[in-house]
Amino acid sequence: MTLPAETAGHIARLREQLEHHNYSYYVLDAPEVPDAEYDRLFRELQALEAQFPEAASADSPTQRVGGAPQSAFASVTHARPMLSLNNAFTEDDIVGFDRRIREGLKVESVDYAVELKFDGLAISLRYEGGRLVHGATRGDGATGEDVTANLRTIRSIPLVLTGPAPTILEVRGEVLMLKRDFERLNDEQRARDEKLFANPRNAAAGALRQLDSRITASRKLTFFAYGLGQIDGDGAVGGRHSAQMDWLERLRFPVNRERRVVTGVAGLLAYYREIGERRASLPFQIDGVVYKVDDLAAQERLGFVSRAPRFAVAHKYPPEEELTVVRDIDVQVGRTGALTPTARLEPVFVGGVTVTNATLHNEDEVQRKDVRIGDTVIVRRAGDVIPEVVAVVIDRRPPDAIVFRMPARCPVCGSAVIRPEGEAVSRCTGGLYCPAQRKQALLHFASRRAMDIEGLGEKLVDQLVDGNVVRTPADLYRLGVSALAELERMAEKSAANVVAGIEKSKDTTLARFIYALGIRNVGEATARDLADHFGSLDRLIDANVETLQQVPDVGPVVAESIARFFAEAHNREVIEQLRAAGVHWIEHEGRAAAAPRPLDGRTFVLTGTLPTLTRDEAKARIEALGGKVAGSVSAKTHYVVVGADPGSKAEKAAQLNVPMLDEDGLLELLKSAQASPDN
DNA sequence: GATCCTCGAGTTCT
DNA sequence: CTCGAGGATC
Repeated sequence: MTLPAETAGHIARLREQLEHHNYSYYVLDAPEVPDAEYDRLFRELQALEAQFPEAASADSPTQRVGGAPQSAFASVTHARPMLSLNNAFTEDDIVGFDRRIREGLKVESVDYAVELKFDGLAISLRYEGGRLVHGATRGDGATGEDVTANLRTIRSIPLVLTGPAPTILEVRGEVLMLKRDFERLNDEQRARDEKLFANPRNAAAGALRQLDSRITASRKLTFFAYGLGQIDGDGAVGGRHSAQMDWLERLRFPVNRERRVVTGVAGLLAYYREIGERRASLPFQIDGVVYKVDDLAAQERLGFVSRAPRFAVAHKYPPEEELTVVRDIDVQVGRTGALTPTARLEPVFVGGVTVTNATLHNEDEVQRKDVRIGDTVIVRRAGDVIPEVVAVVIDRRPPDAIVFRMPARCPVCGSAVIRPEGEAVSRCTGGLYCPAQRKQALLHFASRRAMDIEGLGEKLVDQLVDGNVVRTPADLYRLGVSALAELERMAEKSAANVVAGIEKSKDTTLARFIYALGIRNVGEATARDLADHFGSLDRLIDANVETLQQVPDVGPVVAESIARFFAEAHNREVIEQLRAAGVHWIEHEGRAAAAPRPLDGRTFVLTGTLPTLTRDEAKARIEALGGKVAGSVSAKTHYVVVGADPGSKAEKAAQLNVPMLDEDGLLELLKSAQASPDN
């Protein structure tokens, strides 16, 4: 069947519409039509192209789903070499960079185009007559691999340029995978029991190097343009790098919006700091920022040193991920006897600190990640603070790498280790006989949210327990200045401070005291519920499993833990000794019909750092009015209080449409709640 | 019985 | 912060 002119026009319109929607969705991030409408247009075009094969075109949006596999990548010589940038790590490096530029140009002050340095793969796109003819990886800078088929699957890359365009145009930029797409990919890989990717960069590299472009199409990649290669013909904007980027944006290339023009060293460093603070919350990984002299004529005058331009530099952030070697896997014993395998690492600088330890959580986790002693591993300290072993670099595994086994006996006290059916944690059965558990129990008792004993830290507890000076919390209240002063690194003065701290802790609350006891499954929140419900310690001690379950959030398991704790004669004895030593609190009649408070039933979640209130202060103020402060955002959360550097909770809140407050908003809410108690 | 939500517990470094 | 598991809810 021949192609009627009318149908040809229809096909062209469909292609235009689909590319327009791709642009709105993938470049502007502002979809104009529902996905279903896009799908409908797409299928209509597909059907027409199938019916009229002569209308097929490599530029058609239908080709973005990938095609038949290739057997190898051809190599491509870049019309202009793809350069690398010099790296800078310190402010001094940047001061020196700016000084050399000013001296080279003989000017007082320089305007710089500043932008993000994406952690992805550099590529070059070549357009001839406004059509994408090929795209290649950077390779060695002179020659790269032709990955055109794969690049076509990236929706934000224009296949055809609209409007006037130069006859030859090379666009340089970065292909990367968004963090959320990376996570989804790994979830899928996990579900299919396939190998996980270590990070978005590896995943993007893997996707781009697929010989089967249909696989590339199924992994979502993103592209940002940041420079130009060869340009012949009209249309290009000269003068300034920033103007070129604006021009690329008008040509409908995705250009990252965090770019800016700043003046002088102060501008560069301010940008570095600003982006550094927002780095974790960006939707993609970056490993630094890039500074380029904005004036193109000035760039030309500065020229190149060996393979890198003199007019630009990459200012790097401390790496979020690094490679290091597992020296050993130790087992730590926690307060509840939980045995936690910990990787002892070759010290490595990640995320601004030197990391030497990383938890491996439990036996299953070690197995899942297959971490062995001697392995080279990827360590991350992203978003949050706590180092994490992301994955093992299998290629670097020495033949004598040692597989980790959970010990059968506690490494501290030698008691048997058990791992109950269906549970992830192995535990030492030594109980308080185990010095490690005793130490942790004492530290918990003294901790800020429990009895809040100032001056009683880990070092001191170690000495007290190892020297057999203290066995139970009650022993703490028998300590004198002289006994403490005999210990190492403990002079009269600090000994007196510790005794004062212990003395001060005697005045406490029932909830704190219950929490301090360290009953299994009873944390801060449950301790408070128990204190509210029973009102006195004796009523709690006398409660049986049925009575206990009347308390909110106490079910059979928690009730059993509590009952078992108080059934132990030893525990009751320590409690008596503590009371005899003068530990006291105010008791009440229990279940006191508390007056309704303005924030009853309202749930808050805090994230980030507030300007003036500490987390605890904010929490206390909310709770004072009857509100609850939860740890994670859900549909039942009423308000999320957002400070500086918020975590993932702010994103979640936006997703779930939970109202967000800043500190001022919170204070205002508290104030008006106080004023009108019935809301 | 499944699913959602919350709580508990463990964790690093300065 | 994250995971695992207990409790509540449908």
